[in-house]
Amino acid sequence: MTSNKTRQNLIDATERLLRSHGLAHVTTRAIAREAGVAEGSLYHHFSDKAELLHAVVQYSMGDFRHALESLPLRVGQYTVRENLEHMLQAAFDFQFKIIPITCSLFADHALLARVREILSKHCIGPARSVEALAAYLQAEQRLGRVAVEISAQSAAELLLAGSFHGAMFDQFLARQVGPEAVRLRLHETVRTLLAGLTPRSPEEAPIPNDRKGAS
Amino acid sequence: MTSNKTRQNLIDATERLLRSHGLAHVTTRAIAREAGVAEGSLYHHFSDKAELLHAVVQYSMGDFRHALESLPLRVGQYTVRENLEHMLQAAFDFQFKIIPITCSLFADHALLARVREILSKHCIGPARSVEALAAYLQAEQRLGRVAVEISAQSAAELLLAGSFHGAMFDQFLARQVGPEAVRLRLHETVRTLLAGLTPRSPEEAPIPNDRKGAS
Amino acid sequence: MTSNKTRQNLIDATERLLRSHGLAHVTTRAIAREAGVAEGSLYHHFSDKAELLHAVVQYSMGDFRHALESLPLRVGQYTVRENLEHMLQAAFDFQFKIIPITCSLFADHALLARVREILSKHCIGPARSVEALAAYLQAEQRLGRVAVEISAQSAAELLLAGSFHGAMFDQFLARQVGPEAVRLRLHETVRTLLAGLTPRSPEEAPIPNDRKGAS
Amino acid sequence: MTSNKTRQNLIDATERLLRSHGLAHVTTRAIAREAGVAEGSLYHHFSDKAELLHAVVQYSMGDFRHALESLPLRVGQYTVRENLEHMLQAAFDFQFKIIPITCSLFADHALLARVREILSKHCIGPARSVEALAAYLQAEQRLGRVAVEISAQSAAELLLAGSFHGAMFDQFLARQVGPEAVRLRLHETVRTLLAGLTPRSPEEAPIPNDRKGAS
DNA sequence: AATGAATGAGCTTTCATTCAT
DNA sequence: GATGAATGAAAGCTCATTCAT
Repeated sequence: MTSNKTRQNLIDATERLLRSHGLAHVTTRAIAREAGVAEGSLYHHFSDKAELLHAVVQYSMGDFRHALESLPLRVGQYTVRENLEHMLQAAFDFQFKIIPITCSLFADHALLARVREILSKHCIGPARSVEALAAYLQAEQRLGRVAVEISAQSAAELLLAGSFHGAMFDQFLARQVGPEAVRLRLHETVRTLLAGLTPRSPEEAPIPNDRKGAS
Repeated sequence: MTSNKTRQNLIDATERLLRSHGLAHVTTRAIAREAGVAEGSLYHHFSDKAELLHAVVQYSMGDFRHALESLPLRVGQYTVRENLEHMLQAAFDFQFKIIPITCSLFADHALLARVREILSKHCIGPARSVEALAAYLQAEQRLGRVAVEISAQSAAELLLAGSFHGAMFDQFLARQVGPEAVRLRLHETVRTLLAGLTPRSPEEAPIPNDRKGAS
Repeated sequence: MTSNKTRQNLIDATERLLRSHGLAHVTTRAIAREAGVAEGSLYHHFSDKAELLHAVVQYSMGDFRHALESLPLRVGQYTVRENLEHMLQAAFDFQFKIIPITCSLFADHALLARVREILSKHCIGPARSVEALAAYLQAEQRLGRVAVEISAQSAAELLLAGSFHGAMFDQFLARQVGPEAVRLRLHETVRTLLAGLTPRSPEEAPIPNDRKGAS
Repeated sequence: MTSNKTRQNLIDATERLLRSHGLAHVTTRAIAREAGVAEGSLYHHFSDKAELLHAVVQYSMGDFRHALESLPLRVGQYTVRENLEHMLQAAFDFQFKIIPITCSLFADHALLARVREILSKHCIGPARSVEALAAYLQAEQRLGRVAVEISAQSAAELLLAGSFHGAMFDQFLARQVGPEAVRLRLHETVRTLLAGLTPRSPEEAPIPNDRKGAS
């Protein structure tokens, strides 16, 4: 059996370099040195550089899937707010990690096309995440815990867009945002979307806010 | 003064190539051919390739400002929904265009760092857009046309994130989405955020689904 | 003793690849796969790749000897034309087969030099074939069946050159020439050399064009 | 205008290396060093290595074409023997020079296929030479200087095959054959083909031989 | 200012060979 | 004997940059 150790070494090394230097500087030479193997070894485990990069993308997707898969179990459990914040935190962590990688792909449309193919073949990718979250929201709509008149699809998009946008520009602008600040930002995002921008009539029960108690 | 014609030629050619082929294949030779000038000419107008790319990014960033600048004039005018949809459409068009370019920058962190500098020096970039939109929302909050208990900052982020996320994955997945479908998607985004996910109490009038009228 | 089976496997596989793909693409990996053994096994039977190629050439050179060895037995038997056509057909078949292999050797002069050594050590090769055919022609000259004023050496060279040239350019130009067309070509070659280009004096019987009987 | 000096430099250097070391050792690195230019320069004048090799083959063909083109002018002039010897000498010089190059091509079938294409597109190559010589012989047949009963095509093939075979094996066996010995060999080749192997009837005029006076 | 040939470092990939299992 | 992962030198080729014209 071919040892998976060198293979994993290469994937990890590539991910590290991708994050720290960007695709353009992630050469096979650099990867091999970072992984501590010979350059030729790369081609025993991957048919070419694109296949290695694809493996990195696929590998990086692992963490987020668990959060998505646990969503159906939370329907009707905890509060909607808690569930959304929990999911959004997982989304953010994942997005923050893969943004430098997936964005790099725009630099090489041939590579981008290849990754696209793989995503669609494996039925993964951003569209799938939106779908999973929308399904959760619809289930909650049926339970009356989410307003029925909004579009679950739109709401799911907005939520994931919110964390994605934050992750994207933390990376793009090299903003140093600590985990607590991120948590607060996501909390506000969820609170805002739960409340909506339309002013409530006075007699209506205010949105409960365990943080600030806005009456 | 150095002829601005060749200079602009080069910037336009580079932008076109960047959009259609990705940073990795935008070579100085390809740029020169696309611009119809000699390869060496590039170095009469830009000290190196990075400076040219930097000029392209700077140039591409100029477009969105008009829509943002018109926002204060709309405070209290039209409906909030109309204003937000109008702004979001402008945001989307802009984002869709620059995403292939700005994302490419992640391939070269040195270049990315240089662009960051420009952004902060010129006080432009995504943070500025969020700020302008948040200011508008706060003004509307003062007029009672937007709920006071939500965070204008969060709401502004959510809106721009919504259009950005759509633009990003239309590009990433090479989705063919027509302008009408985009308009509909943005309409739904605004409607959802206006309504919020929290169910309204029975006696409250539901959010109407048609375009005008939510008084 | 090392198993001759794997060894022969490797030689056969290499010969097949050499013929179908050319020396440049006959890699040790390709040979091993074609032979159905591990890449490393090659080095249990041959000290290096050159020695394997050398074995292939040596092995491929064995075939033509039988036709040459039967020549002395045909002196004075059948017609000269029949004997020459018979020999030329055998020569062509052999040459057509080994041309892709021996020509490949020009790509590597070091290998070529090694093969030269074998040829001279084993007293085989093209010079030996010419010699054997010339000896046959001299024997026929003594019997009066071949003109005495021509050079047997030159005639032998011309005959073998004729079939070789045909084989070489059928291969070089990838000409699809069926066996019947080859036979006809060789028939014409022999007829032309038998007749000679010099016009015969009028009272002399012209060379008949049919196969048998030129008395 | 692009200077042809570097281009010719590269062609000459490649030809020299091809002859002295064989295709396998003719690397772009070696060519550049031999030509005294940078490796990258090669790609300003040729789209890739194959195109350079093709240029070498084409360039090497130059000398022989003149001999072929002068053939029609010699119809009915000098003696047939003189004309054939003259043409065969030019053929040999040409063949001796290009054999290491063209044979090398068998090592890389992809390259071979490309050269084949070029040859057929430009209507050059070995078939064309045979054709030109056959046309000359037919013209002489009409003048009665060549026997009408032989096939001009076969005779032309035999002549060119004769010089080719000699050149091929001088190269293959690294035989040191001086120019005088080559001339003698070609002289004998022509004499043998002119005479034919069929014994002449006694009363017939002997083949005139200005060299040995064979009665 | 404009040109484009020349440069050479650096890229991805191949491949004969070794060696621990 | 057999295996195949690992090696690293070297292959063909690209490309930002320079410079004589």
